Amino acid sequence: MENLKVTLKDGTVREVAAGSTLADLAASISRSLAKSTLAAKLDGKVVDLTRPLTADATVEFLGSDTQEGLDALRHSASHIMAQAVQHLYGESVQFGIGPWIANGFYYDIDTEHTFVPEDLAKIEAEMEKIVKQDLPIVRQEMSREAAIKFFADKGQNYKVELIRDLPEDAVISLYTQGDFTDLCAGPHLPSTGRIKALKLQSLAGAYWRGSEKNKMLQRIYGTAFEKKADLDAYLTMLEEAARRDHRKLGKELDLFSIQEEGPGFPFFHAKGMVIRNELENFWRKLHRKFGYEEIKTPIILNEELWHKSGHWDHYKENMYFTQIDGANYAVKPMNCPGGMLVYKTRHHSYRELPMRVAELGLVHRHELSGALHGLMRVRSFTQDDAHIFMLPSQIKDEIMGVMDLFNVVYSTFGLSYHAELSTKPEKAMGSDEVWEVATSALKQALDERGMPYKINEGDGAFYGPKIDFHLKDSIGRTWQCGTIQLDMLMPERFDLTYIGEDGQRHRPVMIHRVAFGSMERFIGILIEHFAGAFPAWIAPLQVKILPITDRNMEYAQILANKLREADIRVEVDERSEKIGYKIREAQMEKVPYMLVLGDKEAEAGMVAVRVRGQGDVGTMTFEAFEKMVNKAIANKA
RNA sequence: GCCGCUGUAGCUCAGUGGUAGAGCAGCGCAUUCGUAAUGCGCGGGUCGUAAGUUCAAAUCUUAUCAGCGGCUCCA
Repeated sequence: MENLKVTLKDGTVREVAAGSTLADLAASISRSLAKSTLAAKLDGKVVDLTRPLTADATVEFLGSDTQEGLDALRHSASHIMAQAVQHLYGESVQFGIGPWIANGFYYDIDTEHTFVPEDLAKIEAEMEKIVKQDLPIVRQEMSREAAIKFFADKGQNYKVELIRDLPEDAVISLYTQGDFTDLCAGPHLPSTGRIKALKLQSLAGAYWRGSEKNKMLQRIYGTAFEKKADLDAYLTMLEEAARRDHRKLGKELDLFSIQEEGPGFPFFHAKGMVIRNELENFWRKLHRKFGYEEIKTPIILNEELWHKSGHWDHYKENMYFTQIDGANYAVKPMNCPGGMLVYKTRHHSYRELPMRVAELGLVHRHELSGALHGLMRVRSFTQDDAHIFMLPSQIKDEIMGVMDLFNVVYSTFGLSYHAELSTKPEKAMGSDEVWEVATSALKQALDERGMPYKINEGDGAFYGPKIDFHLKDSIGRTWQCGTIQLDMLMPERFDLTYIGEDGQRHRPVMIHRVAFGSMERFIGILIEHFAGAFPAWIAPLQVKILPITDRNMEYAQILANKLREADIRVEVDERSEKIGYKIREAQMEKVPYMLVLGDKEAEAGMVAVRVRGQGDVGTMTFEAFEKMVNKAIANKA
């Protein structure tokens, strides 16, 4: 038989008999490789290990240490779950889609039976049986007609719909394990026995094909790992992340609350306001540096304005309305129309452009009740908005300037982020040509700054395309914070003009942008990012003074006053508790610095310092301590 | 809004038909203490809300509100 040349990842070349599989190849290299390999990359494409080699090729084996390997494992786990569901809940069960996702998998299921949490354990037990049987997972290809007939005969109508919608040239593949066959592009593990650790996590509803016009199916979420230890580590990580949940910490640290009287309308408490005000100070300073001016526009404006802006036609369902003296008014869901009115209060020369006009604007939006989520998703929030009015020739530079400003904001907090570009939605104002110009300007700016981005087709705002900047919460969900939206329509609607060099009126281009996104959401992100242990500059309380006995109270108060004079946020714990107790409480409050003051310190005029995360750092002069705190605050460390 | 789950003291939770309980927090008293919890005592809840079933409802039924996990949507 003919031999093929296979180039491995490390560059070595091996000869194998044509027709032998990737699994054979792995086994021929080493037993441990065969054991740890889940899938393989054949000439750059991820495939099953059961795939036979038919030509010279490059091969990379994928274990559970690679994302692709884990994805294949979880994809197989989702099939095993579907098989288990079919065993337990009968042939009438219809399956939607069952893909792998970032940290696990899900399957959408349509059945008369309503799943309850107790069912998950039953399904898991059935899955374990299927794993134990170590059923081979076999791939086969079928013609479109045969595949449609196959699934139609089984009453799997969703699968039939999926096949009908596949592109003409698609290869239709099916995977079979024991008595279960599913439509699937793969790849999969060679057999069910390879999954040593799996867990079903939650139940949820999900619309078929993601459209609320369609039937809601039942979705079961789960995750799977090659080893039990990996699963346990992941579950432990999730538990630790849950401890950083901003809703939990917000309550514990007395930062904010959300009450039944105002669902989605957060209350900021005194300590939360300190953070918020520090963020605003930082924001104002930065925006002055980047050449912005600041305005404030009203929260309620006449309904006519919203007809003019297009919000009435495109955003009405999300708006709140009211009446004043018999006239109709709307509560603003966005700041832009107000900003337009300010621009129009006088003439502008081309020499003024670009005009960068910022506004911390409180907006209200009627979000669906089921979408509300702590501070991350609320119905009233303050956007750190700005509108930049400019000449068409300034678009790219301005966008890059905004990206630079965002980078300062996010890196100050050590936040990592990623960008997404959204293009023209179905419900949009303006012609395709206008959209094309605007979209390519955004692309150019991203490319020039070398920022990688993902494209979301049809996700733009109704008035223009946008770049969104996403930040992660404690369990890895991402939230859109910053956004840059190019708008070539609002200036038209409001007939904005500037006088050009030629003395004629011209139409400016505008961008809307937010850096924090909303103060609320950003604070939520920060709470989770720092797990409540805020850097000194935004910490609600910066120094807590703990006198050991009542004798030391006077010394404590003198130092507290000195710190207050120096604009440092300080409190004295005056209770007659033992020092260990006071330290424990201050520690749980996550105060960055503590001063333990007893007779020794009072006599020597020194302070004993505890630093959050380090514990007792010893005794120093008050001046040295003050310098240390001021330095940390100044460095935003 | 849709699907599933949950709702008992300020917080975390126990209590599944016989008119409510723990720990922590709070308050009072004592203690004046050296780096993550001093002791004793006291107060606090129409069991989310509203109807219904029952001799009797925190517990069963229905509706409704809110929260949680998703879907949709989005800063």
